[in-house]
Amino acid sequence: MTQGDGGTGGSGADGGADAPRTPLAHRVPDLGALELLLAVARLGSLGRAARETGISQPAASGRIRAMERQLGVTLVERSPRGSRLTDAGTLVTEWARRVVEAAEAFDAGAHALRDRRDSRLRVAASMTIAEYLLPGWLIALRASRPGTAVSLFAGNSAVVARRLQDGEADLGFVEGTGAPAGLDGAVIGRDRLVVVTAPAHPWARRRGPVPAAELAATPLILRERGSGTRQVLDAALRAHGGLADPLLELASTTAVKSAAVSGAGPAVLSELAVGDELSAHRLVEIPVDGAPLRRELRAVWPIGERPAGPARELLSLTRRGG
Amino acid sequence: MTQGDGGTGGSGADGGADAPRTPLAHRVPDLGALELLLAVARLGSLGRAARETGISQPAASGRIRAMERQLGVTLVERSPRGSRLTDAGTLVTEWARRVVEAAEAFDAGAHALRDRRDSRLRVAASMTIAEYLLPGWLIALRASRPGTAVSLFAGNSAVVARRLQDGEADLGFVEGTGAPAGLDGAVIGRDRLVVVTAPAHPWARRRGPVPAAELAATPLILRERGSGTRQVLDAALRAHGGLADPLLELASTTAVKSAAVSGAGPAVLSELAVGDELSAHRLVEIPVDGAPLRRELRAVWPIGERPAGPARELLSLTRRGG
DNA sequence: CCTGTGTCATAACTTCAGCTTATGCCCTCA
DNA sequence: TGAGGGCATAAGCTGAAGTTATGACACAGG
Repeated sequence: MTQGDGGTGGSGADGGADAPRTPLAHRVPDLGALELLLAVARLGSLGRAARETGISQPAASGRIRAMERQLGVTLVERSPRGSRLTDAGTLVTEWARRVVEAAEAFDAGAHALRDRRDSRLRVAASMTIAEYLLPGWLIALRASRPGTAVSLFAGNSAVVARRLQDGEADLGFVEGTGAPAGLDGAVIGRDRLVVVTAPAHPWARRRGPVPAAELAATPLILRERGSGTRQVLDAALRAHGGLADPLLELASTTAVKSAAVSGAGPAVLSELAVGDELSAHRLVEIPVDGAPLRRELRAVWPIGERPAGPARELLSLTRRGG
Repeated sequence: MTQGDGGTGGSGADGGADAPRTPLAHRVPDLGALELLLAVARLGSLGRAARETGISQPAASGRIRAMERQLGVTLVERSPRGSRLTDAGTLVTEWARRVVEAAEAFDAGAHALRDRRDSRLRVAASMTIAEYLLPGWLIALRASRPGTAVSLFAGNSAVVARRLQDGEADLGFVEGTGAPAGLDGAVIGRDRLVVVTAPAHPWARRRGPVPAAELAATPLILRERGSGTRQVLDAALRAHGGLADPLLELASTTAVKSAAVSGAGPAVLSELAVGDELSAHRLVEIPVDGAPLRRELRAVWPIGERPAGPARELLSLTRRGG
């Protein structure tokens, strides 16, 4: 499989097409290098990029060079008047941007997770929302109100409601079919549950949508009973004979996804959870006819305590278009 | 820079205090650590995760511990029978997964960029497709046909066509309104152009959609003349009085995006390019009435040379669901 | 009840990637 | 022609992350 690598001979010592066992981290430049590359792209000069990222010019120069060696591609065209990205560099920079953005989301989330006490804004959110939406909101909040300390607690709807009522959170986010009792709230968006299979599954080759009754009768890969996804699905299929016994019952969204990707059978998941898999065609969406697999995403707060200050600000960020 | 870690820390002011100037790379664990965390989540044991990622058990132990210290959160519950993620750990792991997936896409893309010569499959693609779709396809290809060496060339439609005709590429991908002359092809998906503004822009508060004629009459932030986006937009608005002089004319998708985010005005971009910005509400999509802002994504190849082998495999990966 | 096998943590030592400062060359512009 | 911005090279330092070796703890089985 791995023929000698195509490079112009020379010192390509580190082996050619070495996809298999080297860990990702050895094949991808580290976050600092990617950030530096973005800075070079933006500022048009290694030196300026170095200054912006707080390192010396030779360090930046060396780092970019090391990255070029690692990737085997020239990224930057250096001239005595500055540095411009090559075509390949432009492409690499865009890919790098995605990594850095994911890292920013990670950072925003992790930061909120740490702050716990004495924060100006204490948020409690369902797992799905905390996983997929909240980091983005926090980044937006950081942009519009820098320095707002946010703490995050994640749990199921009941626990979120509890924390709000106990005064341990200022604003909550839950998904589900109805508003929790004892709380005020507003719908901030909608989430669709989608039926997905591996591309090789027979359903992926059907012409028309799967009728709700057939979906109901088919054993599916599902989250455990009690999860939000499961409840919505149950309700939607009640009119069609009710949900069959599950094919697999797994404890996490991720486990469900992996099972589906590896071809175990059809799964039902939030569209938030499967975006990447769909666009990479690791999973295929199966249209369903006759069952409304939607649920509302709601912001919630204790009755009467309309959000103010930072809570109001965050709320307004979540509302448009969600 | 690193103040004593959170906790009881006195002066309430520490909230958000450290967000601003430390580079991202110092606040986010590196890719190796994130990968390790995913392995722990999957395997349920530090030792097994260590083995899988090719390091020693103490190294894994130390790394996870360092990550917990860095984030200020306990991620893993250790026991003499294995390790389980805490609730916070589950959340962090999901965020980490996004970073690692972006890194995998980066790696897949970069690898193809390097291989250049003597690859079994030589792909030429438009920038938009190479940026947003191809890495995912390459990952899928790697999964279904491990070890297929792919090389990637990115350029505009004309250059892609050229390379195919010169026999320097086996399969091409372009976006646009029609199929390029002299090539066979198949539509593999559709791309929608979307009008976006910063959330503060007046259009973001409108009730109804913007009529095509108004869009045509409004100065927009656009890519330079000749770009695929610009061509489609031109064609779609010809019937409505033609495109007004641009507000700004920029050389890269990213530049257009930044200008729009910072409120310079409405921009028109591929929906592929603005997914993140929309979900984070840095941009808002403005519905448009009366202009079909769609374009086809096509796979193309020299007339008569129907793709075979790896090209055929890649093609089939891209087709479902587009 | 002891022993084997898995788990994780600690300790001491080593290595290497990446940083810094100092310096030189190249180009452009006034 | 000299000043200034931009990049590269060289030499030396530092610390993060790795290794091996070992200990403590829990459970299962003879």
